[in-house]
Amino acid sequence: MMDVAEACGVSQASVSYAFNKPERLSSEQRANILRIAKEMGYGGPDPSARSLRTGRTGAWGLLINEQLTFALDDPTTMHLLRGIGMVCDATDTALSLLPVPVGGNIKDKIRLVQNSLVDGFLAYFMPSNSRVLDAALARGVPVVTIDSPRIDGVSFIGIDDAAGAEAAATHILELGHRKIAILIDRLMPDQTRGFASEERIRNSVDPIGRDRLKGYRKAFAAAGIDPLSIPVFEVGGYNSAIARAAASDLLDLVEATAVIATSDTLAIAVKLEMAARGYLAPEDYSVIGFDGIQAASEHGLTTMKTPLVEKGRRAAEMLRNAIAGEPFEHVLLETKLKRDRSTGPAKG
Amino acid sequence: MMDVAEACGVSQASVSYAFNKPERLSSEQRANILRIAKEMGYGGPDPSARSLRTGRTGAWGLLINEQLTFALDDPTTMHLLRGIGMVCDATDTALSLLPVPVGGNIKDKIRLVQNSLVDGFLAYFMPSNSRVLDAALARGVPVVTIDSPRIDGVSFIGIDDAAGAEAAATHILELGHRKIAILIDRLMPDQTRGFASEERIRNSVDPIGRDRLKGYRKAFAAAGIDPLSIPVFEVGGYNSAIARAAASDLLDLVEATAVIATSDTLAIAVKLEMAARGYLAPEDYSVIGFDGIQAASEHGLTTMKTPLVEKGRRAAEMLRNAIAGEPFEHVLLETKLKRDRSTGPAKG
DNA sequence: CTGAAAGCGCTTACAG
DNA sequence: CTGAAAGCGCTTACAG
Repeated sequence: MMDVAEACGVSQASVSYAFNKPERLSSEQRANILRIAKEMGYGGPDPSARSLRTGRTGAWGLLINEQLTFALDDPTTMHLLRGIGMVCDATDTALSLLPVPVGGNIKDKIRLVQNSLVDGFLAYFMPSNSRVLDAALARGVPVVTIDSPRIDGVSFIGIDDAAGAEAAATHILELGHRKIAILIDRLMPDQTRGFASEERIRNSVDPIGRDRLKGYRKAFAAAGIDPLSIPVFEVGGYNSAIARAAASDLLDLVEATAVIATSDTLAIAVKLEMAARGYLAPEDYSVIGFDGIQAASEHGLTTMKTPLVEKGRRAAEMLRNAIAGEPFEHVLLETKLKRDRSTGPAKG
Repeated sequence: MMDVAEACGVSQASVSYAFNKPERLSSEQRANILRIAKEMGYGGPDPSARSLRTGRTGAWGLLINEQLTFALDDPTTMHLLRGIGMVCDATDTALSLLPVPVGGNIKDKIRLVQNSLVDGFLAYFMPSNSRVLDAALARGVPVVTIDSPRIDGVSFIGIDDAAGAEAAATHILELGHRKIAILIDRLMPDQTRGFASEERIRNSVDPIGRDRLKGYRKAFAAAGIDPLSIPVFEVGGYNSAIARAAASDLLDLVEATAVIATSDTLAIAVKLEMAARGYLAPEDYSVIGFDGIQAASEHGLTTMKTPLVEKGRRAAEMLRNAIAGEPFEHVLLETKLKRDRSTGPAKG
């Protein structure tokens, strides 16, 4: 910028004005500066210097607790991203994807967060004890956590999971089912598959799964059923391949007329595995999911529908507001039972 | 940082070393500095200042010629993103999504590009005369264009569209079809739907569509058919809703035994529209797509498969190499005919 | 092992 | 309408 100023015979401030404050320069002066700048191959003010000076980057960071490759394959994440994208589109904000999977080298992930040039963070579904999230909070910029964790003084948006889960289980119970199994995605990041002990459930770092389980159990208790008598089977992951394998194991081990799954992906895996064994819902068994992804309706799945896109949109708006100086807020969105062809009355 | 240094009674440089060059400080000194910094609520070096100093941001920018909301709904874009994501995962790089749709306020989009804090750009499917892309090139950082445009001295990766299209049309011709229609997504950004004039085709700003059309026509000519006798119907957009409407119009206006589509999304729309009218492929008609998205195989669609994920991965690697100082390169990936249940011999 | 100092490239009150 | 100057918060050769 200094060089351009010299070549034009003006002050460096004038060059800055030419690019940023057109109205502060005579139009000939401005045109002249821009022309010479172009000739010299000067591409405009350096963004790093500008953001150092102004304290603004014009970008938001999205912390994702997964490898990007997997996250972009996950339907719920994609719905969320679309909601966030709406606000980015409308405000000309860049969205910086920051993959910070638990499995990776934590030092590198923390550094990624510390060095990322953003005005604030959206933290999607981070574990409650995340050092990466701590690093983001330490940055002193606004943070909005999505789904988890809930932190005092930090904006949060999530789903009323317990209420939704209770309604889901109640639906199954009202259909007369008593031989029920619960399929849950992941209690801890160690990829364990199998029946979950009470200790493991208690120590889970996934508040969503915990809340949903709590909701199911509340419904069981209300129906006079000992919650501990209903088996809880942990999948150990989120994607459909793992889900399918877990569904297979579960069906080998448990005889149930209904499966309650903590996500649509798991429920669809159960449907596919059942179909492979020659059983059809709702005649032979029932299965209910959670989330309301697009694939759910394609599979005719009964599910607790959550406002996924809306959640992303509101989260981005909350971040924008927080950056503008508004106080933090906690928002809980409602779920809605969507009955379809995968649940029906228990036989007998 | 200065404040922390004072509180510790050390130089500001030492604070910097404590965070960045652990080996340059005695471990007690370092621990002490980090402890006091934490107490003071200092979250580590400011990223803007650091990037101004080092000239590095640790992020790549992805220019997308669409609203984010739509782009994240487009299968080919998602495949590409997954490929790029692989490299980001492996290198702990942030990926900054920069939506720069043609429809928006161009000044704001240019500003978004000028201000984005990235070490280089991936430019996905930008029109040949894009001022937004010019702004990215003017930044003086490495740029890799994907699919279009091809610019001398700028890294480029794309598909051999003409060859792929020629093979696609040849497949249809070899099956004996002569009453053929071509369905093409968008020649110009004005969302026009209808038969495309030769003038419109010549002036198209979409080099991909042009190349594919050229390939089809080469195959026609080789078979002794006047290319201009084959109608070209323009959809005016990319998503499945618009595609479906266009397919309906086309089928109202043209009698054809085969439809050649420039994308799988369009081909699937034709299949659905045909099914709604009671016609089934390959018995009643044939349709061939292009790209090889996941939905294509789910619909049993014959298509020219392109390495979508691979393209993203290589593009990101090329950008990384360019940032590391390696010279630019032009890469053309091959396509492969994937025969499925949507094409068969012409009747009669 | 630690410090003093230069300089990265801007923006913006302030003065004229 | 234009300029001189401060300062945003760092990193890194250089010196000791």
